[in-house]
Amino acid sequence: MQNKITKSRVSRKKNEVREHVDIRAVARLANVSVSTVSRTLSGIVNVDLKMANRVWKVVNDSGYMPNKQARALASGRSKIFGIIISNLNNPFFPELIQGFEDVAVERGYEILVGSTHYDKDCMVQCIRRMIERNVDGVAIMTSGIDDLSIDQLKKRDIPLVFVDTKVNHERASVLQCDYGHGIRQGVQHLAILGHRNIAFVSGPSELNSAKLRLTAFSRSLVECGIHNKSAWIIPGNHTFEGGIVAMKRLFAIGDLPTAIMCSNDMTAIGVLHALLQQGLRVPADMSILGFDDIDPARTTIPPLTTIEMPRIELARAAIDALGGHSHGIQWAKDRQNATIRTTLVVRKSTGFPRGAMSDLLLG
Amino acid sequence: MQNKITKSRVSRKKNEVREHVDIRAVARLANVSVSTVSRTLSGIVNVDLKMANRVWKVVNDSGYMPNKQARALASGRSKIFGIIISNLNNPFFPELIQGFEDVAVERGYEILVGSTHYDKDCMVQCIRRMIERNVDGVAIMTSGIDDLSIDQLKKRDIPLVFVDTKVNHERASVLQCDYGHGIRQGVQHLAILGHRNIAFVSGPSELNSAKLRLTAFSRSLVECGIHNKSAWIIPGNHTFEGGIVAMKRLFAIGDLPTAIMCSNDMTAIGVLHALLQQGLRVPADMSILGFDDIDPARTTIPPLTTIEMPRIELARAAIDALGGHSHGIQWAKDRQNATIRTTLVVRKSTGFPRGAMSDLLLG
DNA sequence: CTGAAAGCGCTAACAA
DNA sequence: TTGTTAGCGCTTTCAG
Repeated sequence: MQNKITKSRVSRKKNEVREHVDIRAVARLANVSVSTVSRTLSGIVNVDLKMANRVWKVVNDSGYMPNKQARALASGRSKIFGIIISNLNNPFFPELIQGFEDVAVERGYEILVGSTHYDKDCMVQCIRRMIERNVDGVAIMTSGIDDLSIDQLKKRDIPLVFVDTKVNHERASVLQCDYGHGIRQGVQHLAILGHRNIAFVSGPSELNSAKLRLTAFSRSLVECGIHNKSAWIIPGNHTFEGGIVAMKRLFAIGDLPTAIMCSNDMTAIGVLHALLQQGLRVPADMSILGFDDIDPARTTIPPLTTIEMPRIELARAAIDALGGHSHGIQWAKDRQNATIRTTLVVRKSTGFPRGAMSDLLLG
Repeated sequence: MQNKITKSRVSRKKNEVREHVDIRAVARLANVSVSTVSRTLSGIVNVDLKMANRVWKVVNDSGYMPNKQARALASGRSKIFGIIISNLNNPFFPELIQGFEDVAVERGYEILVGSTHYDKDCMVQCIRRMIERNVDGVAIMTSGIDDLSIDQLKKRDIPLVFVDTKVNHERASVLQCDYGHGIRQGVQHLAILGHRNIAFVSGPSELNSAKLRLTAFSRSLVECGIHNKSAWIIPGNHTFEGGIVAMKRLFAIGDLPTAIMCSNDMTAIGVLHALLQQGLRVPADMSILGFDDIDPARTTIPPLTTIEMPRIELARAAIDALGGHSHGIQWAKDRQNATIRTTLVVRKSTGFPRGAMSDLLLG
């Protein structure tokens, strides 16, 4: 028995003739114990300066890089945050993911992105992948997540953060977006230009953020003393095509507003196309306002006036919420609920109502 | 001594009152050994059907999910592919990453994305992160990667795949893009419409893919018997702003072509803006051709005629190349070099040369 | 403050 | 085929 073990050890050793430096090698070279190396690298515990320096020297000279898999296994913390989105082809997400990654890396974390592709099975698989990789938290940035999957996460005490969720899951943070502020700025901007006839192309009715945007719009209209004509609330679906369809509907009504606010930028871009197709100029004949400030909004013709959804902040808040939890203890107290404020970005798609200039000239 | 060990074991056990199912628990419940469970799950080795069924039942009932960290550590394969890009704000990348993720997941891999942000330090950190997480391969989708970092990867026998690299690193695959095909189609498209005066706004001269595009353009011009006027080769930098600047230069020359081909879509969109600013209509007064077919190209006004760079295929080819290598042995033979073909996508930004219609009417 | 050693959950020899 | 067991490379008690 003894012999066998020895033999096996030896054969392992033989394979390791390759100069793969592990923590043990570093310890040996620095003439300290592995735990001292570990402590030195973690930097949390005090280590005698002499030894620490020896360790650092060896680390630098040998090009040692710790194996995070092993670290994760031993410590129970993977240093990975998961983030669930619908998919990257939706232009809202790339910037969000980029922000999430940047902040995560800044704090020594890796990210694992899961795309649901608006598909239930995909969702379930995403969550499973996250659990299998032992993520230290997951940010859920898309709606319609299966409750059973969420339970899987909760059962394992994995910190969670949602955005704009109404159901305030216990044991989970939720980030609230203040759509009101940006939308109010938008409506006021239009009101100041002289608009009194403003339509709104909404988003999917099952999407909470879309509902909130619509509500904020209606409220802002009231605040500005503008008549809220229900026929001018056109249903949309947050896509380019949806914007075009919405405009068709509006044209069908016959009674055109002087400005159109959209629940998101893609819709606004669709509206822009439909308008130009009909020979209407933006903003001369019609003002358009978007929402989100996705990248393409900057380069449409004319560049889109829109309400910025600060995705970098969102990302940062999400990671704060995730990292703020201390190992599943004291959840209720740790819960971090931040509010993200939206703001107006004025570009070129908004102007005076049609006829206003001639009014001025005549007046 | 014996006592101590025992005590420590016991205390561990006590903590484990929590119902965390691991492979051992599954084995116990299914009345088999851990290796049988492992084998059953891996599905590679033959396992007695009776036992396998018992295992699967327990796995399903208990909701057991294997810990991939542990699996990675024990097997030496992390099942993670790294992908290095400049950053997600560059609209070329989201679709690439999405494709990469989809294909990776399909094959049981996770992806680790590293954004260089065009910054050397960032690059180095990216590579380090990949190594520390023990990736099974990395796709390098951005140029200007530090050679020393690459050496770090090569030293560890990590499969590599590059795109459009000239230096054919030994031990690494390289994916070649056939820009010629798409660009030839583009030039022919213009030639057929009647264009004989075509300008080209190039990309950064240090970018290999940009150089290849320019070369392909010049060659296509010759093939079509069109005069290659060097003044009409305008330097650009693959950005929106670059496109605007390029147009300024072209206007300064005074002698305008009837069509402009751009090294990428962002440039084309910039050109579009500059043109409209000058009161020129597209395509009535000037035809524009882009390259890449990024998402916004579909929704510009007018929608951009462009040459599609098939990013999904690129992603798939990259993963094939990475997964094709078998553990760093026989590299040279395993090297997989694929060629990705680009193709023309005709939309609305190209038309007859200005005056052509009146020629027809007069003729 | 340091070192020894017991695992983290899994895979893969190896033995049976 | 199946079971036993020694690690994978690291963290973390626990003794000193």
